[in-house]
Amino acid sequence: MNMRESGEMYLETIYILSQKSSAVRGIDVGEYMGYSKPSVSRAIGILKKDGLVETDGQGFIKLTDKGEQRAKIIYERHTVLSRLLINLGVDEKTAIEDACRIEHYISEKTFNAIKNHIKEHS
Amino acid sequence: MNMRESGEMYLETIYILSQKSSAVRGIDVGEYMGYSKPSVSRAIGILKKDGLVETDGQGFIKLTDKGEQRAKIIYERHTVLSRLLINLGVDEKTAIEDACRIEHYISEKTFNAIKNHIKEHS
DNA sequence: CATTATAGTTAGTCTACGCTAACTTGTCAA
DNA sequence: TTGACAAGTTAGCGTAGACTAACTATAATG
Repeated sequence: MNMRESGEMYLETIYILSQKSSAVRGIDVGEYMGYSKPSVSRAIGILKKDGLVETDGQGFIKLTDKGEQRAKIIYERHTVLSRLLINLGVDEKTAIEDACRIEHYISEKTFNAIKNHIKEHS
Repeated sequence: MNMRESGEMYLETIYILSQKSSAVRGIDVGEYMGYSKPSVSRAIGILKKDGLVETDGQGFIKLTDKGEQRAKIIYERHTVLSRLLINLGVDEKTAIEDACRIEHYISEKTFNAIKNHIKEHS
């Protein structure tokens, strides 16, 4: 997939919304992210092309296995990073915001190091 | 300034090269960053317009006070983040690479929390 | 002195990713 | 059954930031 943070954010959002409501529509994604319908439409199209999501005829969006795998990885990064920052004394709101931006840019190695650190320190 | 990571990376590069050689040219910046001459030319133009760098008639690039201030902040983020990651057990090469990407996305609060952590743990 | 190499700039292209305006389509209520 | 709203799509725009090709200007060398 050639979309970077953008595509990952859409994927993560779909994953989060799927946890709550099983029937996720484009409009829900757009509302959650604060983006317009056409932006969502285009992004979903790309995710589809990349085999990360599927839509049934009724417009409901589902992650494929591949997409869910990807989304889980991103989401785990998000939670682990947030926890790291909170451990370091950052307030929760800021920690989550920063984690949201950083999560797309850390390597596997760094992620694992952080995960180990969290395990030892909480 | 409306350039984001991009502009910050150029600024940081100019700062780093200025430490070593006092006479920094566009071509040096391009080589260091792996970018083409026109990309550098354009970026320097924007930094100039924003009052962050100046060029003497001979094409040498100097940071203005404002630019140096900005560059120092970014560079400090870079070093502090690298050290954090190294403290967490990440190898140096990876730590530096990741720091380079993350440095543009952390908030003041997170940065300070990390700085405190470093102080206590090294 | 003419040639070549080096550095910078200009013009124009491409991709990612937002946006609005306007069209389509399906459902639901008067 | 028609009219309106809700959701999705299409067309087209704007900005950021990379690129190549080609020009200019200056310095170095045969």
